[in-house]
Amino acid sequence: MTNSGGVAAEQLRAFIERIERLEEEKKAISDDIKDVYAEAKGNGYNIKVMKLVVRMRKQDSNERQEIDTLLDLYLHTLGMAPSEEQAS
Amino acid sequence: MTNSGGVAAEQLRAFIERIERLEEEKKAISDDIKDVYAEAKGNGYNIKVMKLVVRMRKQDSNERQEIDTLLDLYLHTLGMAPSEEQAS
Amino acid sequence: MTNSGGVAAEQLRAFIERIERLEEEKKAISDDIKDVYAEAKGNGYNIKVMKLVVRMRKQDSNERQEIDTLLDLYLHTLGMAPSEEQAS
Amino acid sequence: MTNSGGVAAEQLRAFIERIERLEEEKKAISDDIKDVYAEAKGNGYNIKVMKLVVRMRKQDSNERQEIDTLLDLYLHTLGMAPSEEQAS
DNA sequence: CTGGCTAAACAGAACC
DNA sequence: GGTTCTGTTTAGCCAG
Repeated sequence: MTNSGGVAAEQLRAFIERIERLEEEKKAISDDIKDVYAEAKGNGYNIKVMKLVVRMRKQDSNERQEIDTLLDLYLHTLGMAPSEEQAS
Repeated sequence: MTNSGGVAAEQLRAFIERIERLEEEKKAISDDIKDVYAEAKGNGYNIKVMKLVVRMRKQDSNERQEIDTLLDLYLHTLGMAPSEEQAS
Repeated sequence: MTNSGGVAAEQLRAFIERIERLEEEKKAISDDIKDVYAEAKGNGYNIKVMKLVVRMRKQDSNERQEIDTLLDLYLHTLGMAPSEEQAS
Repeated sequence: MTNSGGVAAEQLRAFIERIERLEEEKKAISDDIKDVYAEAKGNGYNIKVMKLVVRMRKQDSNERQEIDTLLDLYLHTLGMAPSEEQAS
């Protein structure tokens, strides 16, 4: 292995190990989150709906409105708008 | 809002906020990882291949062995066991 | 290889190959779906919203109502019900 | 609804229905696959391991080689090249 | 240098 | 309940 290669190997190895360390931390936090959901479930809450709530709170209201607008348009185009709902 | 509802609200809110706090931490770490990749890229490394290396090291580091035992049985049955490999 | 093993090998191989054939067909259809979305996109439609529409049409309305009921309850508990929305 | 809207409605509906048709076909094939696994299970095979075999055969069958070239460079740089493997 | 496209990571759903 | 698999999201790459 050449000198410059040796330096590169050391440097690259350092990058890889930093990344692996961070990924471990990240996984630990993911596990913590799972634990909180499990605890909530133990207190009678529905995990699926809690996740929905978290997502809604996270979602940027501007983007949300954008999507809703388009969705309304498409549903209306298809005759599926809520106001057009009817007994079949 | 009733008493019991008030208690539930407080508890549910606490769960939600704990989760949101953890997700922020998780995102911070994800950003750190991105930074490391970016720094490595600035030093001339290829991000895609670095990720491949990280993945391979993770795969190598665990399990794999326990499934191989069961798997060998099936591969052998199929005539695909390593010892039966041959030039076609 | 024993007789019974030989029979098993033939049989297992047949199962595996039937599955692989079916998975190829399945993949071909997935690709077709992607093509349709791409074509729609080329005509100015928003893929993400189209997928939403498809999902909504598929979704069983009973299940949907169930989720909505729980969701309303949770949002109300958190003071996030639509009717309680306000400028912060 | 305007003329252009009418045209759009017809077009959008056609796209949606093509997608829904394809998804039905896709689902039918998924069901067929499940049936094959069930039949195999009825003949004494282990579904989980069969799925593993299918996955491995898929992995083996393609690409892999083209990334190895680039990968070798990095592994070598890390002192992880196969020929350099050794007891730690 | 921005925007679209492709491919990997993550989250949600389904199955065992 | 745990694990695998699908589908969504996001990040990196490339063309304009």
